[in-house]
Amino acid sequence: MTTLKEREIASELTETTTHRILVVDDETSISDLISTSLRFVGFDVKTAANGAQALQVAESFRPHAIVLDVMLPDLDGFEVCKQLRNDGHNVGVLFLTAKDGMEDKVAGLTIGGDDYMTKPFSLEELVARLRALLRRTGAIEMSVDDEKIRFADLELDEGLHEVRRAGQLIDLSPTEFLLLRYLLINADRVVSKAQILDHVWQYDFRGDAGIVETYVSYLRKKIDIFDPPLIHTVRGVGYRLRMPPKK
Amino acid sequence: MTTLKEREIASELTETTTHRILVVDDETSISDLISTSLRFVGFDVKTAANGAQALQVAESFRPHAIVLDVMLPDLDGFEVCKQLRNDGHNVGVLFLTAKDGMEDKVAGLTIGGDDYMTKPFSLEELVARLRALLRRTGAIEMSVDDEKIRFADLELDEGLHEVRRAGQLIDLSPTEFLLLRYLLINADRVVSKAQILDHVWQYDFRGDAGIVETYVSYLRKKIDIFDPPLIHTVRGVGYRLRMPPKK
DNA sequence: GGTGTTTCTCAGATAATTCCCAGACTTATG
DNA sequence: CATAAGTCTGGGAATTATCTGAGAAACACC
Repeated sequence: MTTLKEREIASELTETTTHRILVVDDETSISDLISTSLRFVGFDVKTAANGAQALQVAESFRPHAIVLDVMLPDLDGFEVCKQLRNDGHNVGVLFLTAKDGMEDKVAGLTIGGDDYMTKPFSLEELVARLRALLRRTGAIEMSVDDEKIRFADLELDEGLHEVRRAGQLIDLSPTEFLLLRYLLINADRVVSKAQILDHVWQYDFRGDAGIVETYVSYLRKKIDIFDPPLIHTVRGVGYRLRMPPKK
Repeated sequence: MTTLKEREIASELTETTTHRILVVDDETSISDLISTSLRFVGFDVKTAANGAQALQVAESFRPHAIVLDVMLPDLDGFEVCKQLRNDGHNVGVLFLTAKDGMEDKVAGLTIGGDDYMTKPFSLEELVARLRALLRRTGAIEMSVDDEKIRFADLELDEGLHEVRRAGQLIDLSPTEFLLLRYLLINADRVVSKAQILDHVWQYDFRGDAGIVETYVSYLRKKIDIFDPPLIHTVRGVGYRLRMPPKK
C-alpha cells in the first residue's frame, strides 16, 4: 500500500509511469475540460475532434486508454473502436454518451474492460473510472491494497466501492462517495467549496455552492458521528480532512 | 528550509528564479495596482489591456502564470485561457471576477490547478494565491517545509493554513491570518498602519485605519500572550515583529 | 407505475467575524 | 506636571458564513 503522501504525489503530479490518453470529442469545450483535468493529474494527453483524426493520432501516439465520445461527426465511436482493435491497438476505451436513449446500446457494446459514462459527468469520477480502466487493461499494476485510500480509521475502497470508519461499513450515496474521495485525496489540505464543486459535481452544474455545505453535513452525519471528527471547517476558506490537531 | 533572511530576500527582492507574470485587465487602475505589488515582491511583470493583446504578449513573454480578468472588452477570459492552452502555453491562471452576476460562469475555474478571486481582493492574498498557483503548476518547486514562514517560535503554514506559537495551534480569523502573514513577511521591519491597510484589506476599503489597531489587538491576544511578546508598537510609525532586544 | 432513494433548493437558527466607537491608558513634550 | 497626540481594548451592532431540517423534484429500481 502506498502511503497517502505518495499517492497524492502520484495522483496529483505525475503518474509513476506516465500514461498516454487520447481524448476524442468534437465539442472543443468538453475536450478542453477533460484534457486539462487529465493533464493536471499527470497523464500525457492528446486530443482528436473526429473519428478519422482519432485513428490517425492513435497510430503514432499509441495511447494506453481512450476517452471516446460515441457521437462523432464522421464515424461513430464504436466504429472507431472497432478499427482501432483491428489495427492491433490493445487499448481500453471509456465511452462518453449523451443522456438520451443510447445508454442501453452503449452498455451492450461495452465489452471487455471498457466502460462508459453519460454526459455531463463529474471530473472526479472521470479520473477514477479512467484509472480503474487502466488497471483492468493491465496498463497499471496495482495490488488490491492500492485501491484503498486510508486516513486515520477511515477507509475508502475504490474497487469495492466501500467505505468504512473504524472497520464499520458505511452506506454512502454516489455524491457522498465522490465528495469523501475528493476530501481523502486532498487529506490535510484545505479545499474550497469552489474546488469541490468543480471536481465532484457534474461540469454543467449551475447551482449554488451551498449544495456543498449540505453534502458535507450529510457526510458528517454518516462518518463523523465517530470520535474523533475528521471533517473540519476552515471558516472563510473551505473544508479539510484532518486528525484533530494536537494542541 | 530557507532561513527567514533568505526567504525575505528571495520573496521581497528577487525570486530565486524570477517568475514572469502576465497581468490582464482593462481597468488601468487595477492592473497598475497589481503589477506594482507583484514587481515589488520580485516578479517580472508585463500587462495587457485586452484579450488579443494578452495572447500576443504571452507569445514572446512566455509567462509562468497569468492574472486574468474574466471580463475583457474583446474576448472573455475563458477564451483567452483556452487559446493560450491551445498554443501550448502551460500556464496557471488566476482569474479575477466581479462579485456580481458572474457566479454561474465561475464554475470550472479551478480545474487545471487554476484559481480565482473575486474583486475587490486584498493584495496580500493575491500574492499568496499566486505563489500557491506557481507551486501547484510546478513553476516553483518547494518542499513542504518551504510553505512555512517562521519567526522565533512562531510558525505560519500556508498550505495547511495554520499558525502555531511554541508548537501550540492557534485559531485565527481570515483577516487575522492575513495580517500576521504580512507582519511575518516583513519581520524585523516597521510597517505603517497605512501599509498594512493597503496590503491586508481589500483595495476598496474606505474605513478608518483604526481597524488595524483593533486587529493588532486581536492578534496580540491570540499569539502574544506567550513570552516574549513579538508584536511591537513603534509609536508614530507603525508596528514591527521582532525579538525583544537583549538589554 | 409505484416506491424508495437521491439530489437540490430554501430558509431559519446559530455562530463567527468585521467594523466602529468611546473611554482608558501611554508617551512625548513643553 | 499638564496637555495633547497616539494607542489600546472592551462593548456591541451589523454583516456574513455556516449548519441543518424540511420539502419538492428528479431519478433508479423493481
